Amino acid sequence: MSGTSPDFASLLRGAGLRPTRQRVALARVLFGSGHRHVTAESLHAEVKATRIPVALATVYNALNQFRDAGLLREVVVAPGRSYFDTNTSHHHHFFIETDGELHDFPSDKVTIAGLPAPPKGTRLSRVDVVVRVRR
Amino acid sequence: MSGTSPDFASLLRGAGLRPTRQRVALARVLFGSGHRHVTAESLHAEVKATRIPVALATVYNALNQFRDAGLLREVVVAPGRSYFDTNTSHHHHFFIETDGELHDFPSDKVTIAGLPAPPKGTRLSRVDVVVRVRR
DNA sequence: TTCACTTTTAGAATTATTCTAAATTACTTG
DNA sequence: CAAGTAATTTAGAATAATTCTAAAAGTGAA
Repeated sequence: MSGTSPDFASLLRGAGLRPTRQRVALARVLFGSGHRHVTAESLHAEVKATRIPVALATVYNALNQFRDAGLLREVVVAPGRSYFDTNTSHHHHFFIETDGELHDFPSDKVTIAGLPAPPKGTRLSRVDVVVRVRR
Repeated sequence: MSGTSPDFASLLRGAGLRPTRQRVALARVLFGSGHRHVTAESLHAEVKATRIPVALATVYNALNQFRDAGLLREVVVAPGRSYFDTNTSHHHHFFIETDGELHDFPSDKVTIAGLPAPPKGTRLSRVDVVVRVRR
């Protein structure tokens, strides 16, 4: 097999970020397979498990940079903890309050009607829908 | 004028909470006029301004108790800060990202259709809609 | 290579929140 | 209304998530 592995360096360069060792390692974990939801801590643990040295501060830096570059979306569902979602397309979330799990669901079928206009002087950034459930 | 001032002690008792001096003071600020959005810090500052001594820890305790008793609703819109809303009826929020302001809007006109069923083993807790805007 | 600039790092600092143990206060009951 | 008991408040320490800092290491252009 040749050329089948995604080119994370280009992905990063395209986002205006130097493809350093740790950014590539983080990108590999984040974007190497299907969509993911991570916290800084969980991502840090995962990358360290691949034997590439990364400081937690670097994970925070990278998550913020990736988010700013549009590679990730930050989801705020619980006080005191940020989740980052590799799915940046339009979609919504299930949040299982009892165990802190977050799941995507497509926005295709969802229709929201009757939203008021943004207060004047502001422009719409996005609409978040979080369906909270408990076990 | 007689008997026009709301009876915060009864409100608290009805919620199963002893009407202590600081809880009554907090309730007065929270529920004394129209609906409010507060953070622990902002509420603490407001109540201290009424010359009733309250520790910040007490504000946190009370906010959590009021929330558990259904007197307040906790709204999570920004990482690392919790807002509490005195409006516990069904409604949604505008969040002005650029300055951290939160505003209610009624859910009357809003219709959400096509939401998926809760994952099995879970029951719906609530649906949050946050319309994020920026200046 | 070398140089200029970026990035990473460990650890300290910051911020929001919770915990602790002691002091105070609220609600009985006599 | 005096006491006793349990609930509450408090100051400050503790914790947790995140950001900052200054120094060391890495990156890419020439």
